[in-house]
Amino acid sequence: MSNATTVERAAAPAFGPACLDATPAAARAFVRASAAHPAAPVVSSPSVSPPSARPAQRRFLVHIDIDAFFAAVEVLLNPSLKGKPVIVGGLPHERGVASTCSYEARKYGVHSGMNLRNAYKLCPQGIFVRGSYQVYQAFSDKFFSILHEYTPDVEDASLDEAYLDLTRCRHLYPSFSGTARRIKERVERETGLKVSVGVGPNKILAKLATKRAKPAGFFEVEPGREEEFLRDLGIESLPGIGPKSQVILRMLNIQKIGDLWGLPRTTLHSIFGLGGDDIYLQSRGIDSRPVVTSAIPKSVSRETTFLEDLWDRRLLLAHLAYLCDRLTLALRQGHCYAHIIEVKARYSDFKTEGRRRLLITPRQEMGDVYKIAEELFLELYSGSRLSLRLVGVKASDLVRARPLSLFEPYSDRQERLGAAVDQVREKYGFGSVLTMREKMLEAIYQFEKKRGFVLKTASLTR
DNA sequence: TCTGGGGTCCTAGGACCC
DNA sequence: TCTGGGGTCCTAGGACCC
Repeated sequence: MSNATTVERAAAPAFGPACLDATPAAARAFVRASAAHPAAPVVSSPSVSPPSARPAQRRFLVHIDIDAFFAAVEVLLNPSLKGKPVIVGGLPHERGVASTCSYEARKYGVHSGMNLRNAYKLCPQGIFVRGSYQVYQAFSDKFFSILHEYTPDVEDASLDEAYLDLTRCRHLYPSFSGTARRIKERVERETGLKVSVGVGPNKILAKLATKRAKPAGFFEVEPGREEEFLRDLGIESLPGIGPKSQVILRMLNIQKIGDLWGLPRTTLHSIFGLGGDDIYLQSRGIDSRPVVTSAIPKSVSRETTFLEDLWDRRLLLAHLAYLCDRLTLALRQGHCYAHIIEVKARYSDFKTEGRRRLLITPRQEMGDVYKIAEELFLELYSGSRLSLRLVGVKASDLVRARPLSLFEPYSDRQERLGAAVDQVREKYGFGSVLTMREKMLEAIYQFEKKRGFVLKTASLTR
């Protein structure tokens, strides 16, 4: 299936047979030592000639992805679900979509992103689970801690997906594909979850290799066979080509990646802008993006779609307060301050609007953020006849340290209060401390519940 | 396919400045 | 003040990914 020999020859063993099966004390030492020195970004080759174009120094990238992650965790925690169609995302009557489903559920046509009612119609015997983010996060942490033992150059693409660049560590690993296989075995053994692994000279090829490998497989795009590998893949397999772009390309009679090779770069650029340049290069297997390690997040957001559309301003503001509370908790946990606060509203007709504010002094505390969010929300939702199906709040342009302001006397009162609240919540749960608005929200929910009317999906005790 | 939640990146258009 | 051109910042919104 793979020609590991080519790779093995390319990477002459730097030390003796003892390291062949290393998990490697040596690797761990190297990883620790080099973690402080990120790899230099790879300089992009301007070459745009046909598919065989490759960078001067071949890189060794591994893409690894946990199969049906949330569903697999649910099965692991409850073995009686094994072999059954498991659908994670919510209960069948709820407003929501499947975020993951087991391969057994996929046989019925259920897929992630499908709305729960339709999933239920296709698969009434399915086992519907709401899921628990904290549990998935814990599995994800374990997954990444294993990966970090092999190289410092690990990029977390999502909770269940990572890129590893082994190029800098090549002296530790006599065989790249052999190492990638061992990583796969180890993750599976230690987490109990099945993963798919792709190996290639850059991110796009490694990722497409993983797609080929699914489920639970391994695939390497061997040197010199990139063109053959790419030619017959459907355009939809290229990241960045979503439903809208597919429609446009199919009108041009472009169905496969190989068909894209006939389009000039200028044409793709004129249709898709910068995204068109990416399509041009990636369809040829050219990708110089480096593996990016542990950057500060660009944004953090929290939002809720209500079980029933709401128009009552008290309820909406109370819910906004709850979202700000969760948002600022995440900011404090990430040691981030936000320069931009944004509020989002989605009306019953699905039209979505947002309002944002740029802050001179970045913020992190509940009181500050809620005040801004409330103003933005009232600006947005004043006098509308439509009810809302969603509200959300987002913080972006994040920085680590709060710069001092010349014009505001610095007081850490808010920060100390926030830290104290966080501590109590860590010990006794989120619901152990609530703002006035949240208490009101909780009271209204309880009241409505007694009348048999359930208002929302999220729970304040989260 | 009546469409979640949490992200990333890109673009168009207006304001403002020189 | 019937008015050019370019640069930059900001806001709003959309496509896309998992």
